[in-house]
Amino acid sequence: MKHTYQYPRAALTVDCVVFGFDGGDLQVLLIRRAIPPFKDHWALPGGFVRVEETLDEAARRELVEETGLKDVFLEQLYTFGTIDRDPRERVVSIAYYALVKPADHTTAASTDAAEARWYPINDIPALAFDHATILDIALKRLRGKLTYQPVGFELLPAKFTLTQLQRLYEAVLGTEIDKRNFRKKVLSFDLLIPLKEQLRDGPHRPAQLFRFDPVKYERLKKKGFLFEI
Amino acid sequence: MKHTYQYPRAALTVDCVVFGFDGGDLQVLLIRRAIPPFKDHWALPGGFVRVEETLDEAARRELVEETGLKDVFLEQLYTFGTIDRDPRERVVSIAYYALVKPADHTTAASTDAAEARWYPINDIPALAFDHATILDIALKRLRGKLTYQPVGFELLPAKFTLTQLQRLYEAVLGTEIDKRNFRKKVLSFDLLIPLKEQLRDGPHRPAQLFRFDPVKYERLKKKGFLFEI
DNA sequence: TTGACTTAGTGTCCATCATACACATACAAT
DNA sequence: ATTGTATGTGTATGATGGACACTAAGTCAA
Repeated sequence: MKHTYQYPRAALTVDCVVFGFDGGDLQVLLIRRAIPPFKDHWALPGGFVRVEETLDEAARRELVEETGLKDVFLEQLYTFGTIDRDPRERVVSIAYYALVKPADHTTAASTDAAEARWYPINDIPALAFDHATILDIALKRLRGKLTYQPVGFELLPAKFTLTQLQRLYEAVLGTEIDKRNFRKKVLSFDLLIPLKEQLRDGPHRPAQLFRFDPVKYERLKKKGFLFEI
Repeated sequence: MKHTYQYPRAALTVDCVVFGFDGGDLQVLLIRRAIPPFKDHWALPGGFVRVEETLDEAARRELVEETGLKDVFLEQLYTFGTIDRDPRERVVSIAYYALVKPADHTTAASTDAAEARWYPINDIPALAFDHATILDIALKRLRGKLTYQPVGFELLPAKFTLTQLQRLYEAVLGTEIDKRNFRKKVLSFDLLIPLKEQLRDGPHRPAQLFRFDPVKYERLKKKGFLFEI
């Protein structure tokens, strides 16, 4: 206890809303808290920011420590600073949201958290602190983001079919989309590269596999291009 | 010096990007720092967050103290937390942006800051800390916001002409807009109430005055309406 | 081998919206 | 009365968004 300041200071934490997609539902990664407060409750992965690391670094570190996830898409969401959001003392939390591909779902429950589990977005348990609010805002942000930036690919495997992409949009936005219009629109951006492979998966016609072209996307972005679905 | 913690803690500040509009240019309110570091440099208004106030409250308090501005449109922007953004020690800053009407421009330089001044967005002096970065991000956010939410009225007097509104959009977006198309679009939302007054202002035809209808806007917003210019 | 089943894949029409574009109007000043 | 200045208005065209139904390619079972 040797860090002393002239005025009282809030503690700083980061919390991460980690989204995943299993082909059907949009999912969120939660951890079960191993220590009080809210011991044994479900919560967003996160923890205290160290004084020698940036906020982004703290978010990535906590993700690794609590869920084993590395190298994911991560963006700052919003900072939550109401007075009583933590029963112990004043805690200000910078919230992030992450998008992870199915291949990264190798989330063996890690050291700091007792357990880590994916929950479908429509079946979330009671959450610790104000994490339900954070999740709510993150979902709204994801919906907005998805409609004007091509981030959906962060939630799909490297090779995917147009139907899988459509299912993802439907799951996130919570709407049904017309197949022909969706394909027309998506392909019109010229950001998907058709592969020589097909996905055969059941007693029906196999589906063309595509991959996202990040290089073309960067070029378009610089020219002030708008991806809008 | 009696506040002691087990681990070192970052100091927490808020910084505000205050936008105004004088009819011609988009302007930003800056203060000249009265104390080190960066003494006598221009900076965004802001200051330390107290442990008993929320982040929003801190931002509003600092605005009053340093610029005299009250009851303005204020939204959180982003949180900046790189290690060396403040030469003294680790400081994490939650940035806000504010939109103020000309009638509120009664910014007698206040207590904490030596001086407060409006600067046109295209003629900003060198700024303290990473405030140039913050301003940059705030401007991008304002541009985005303006095109899909009716926040422009926060920058205009209660009664305004369509030409004034168009000038505002042109100043913020940095583009020219066709007069007829702009008026058609804006009026189509049915959010402007024509007043019985006109603005006569020089040797030419006087202009119809309007006011914004916030009640109708709230109704439309609840029905999932999109304002897009 | 044939037929039944399942998902993949494709094109057109129509309504709506975005954009380009030019001239008459109302006032003040001389 | 004329000039100067900013206000205010409508149309035609091309592009885009949304509704909508059938064929294609494969598996499986009879």
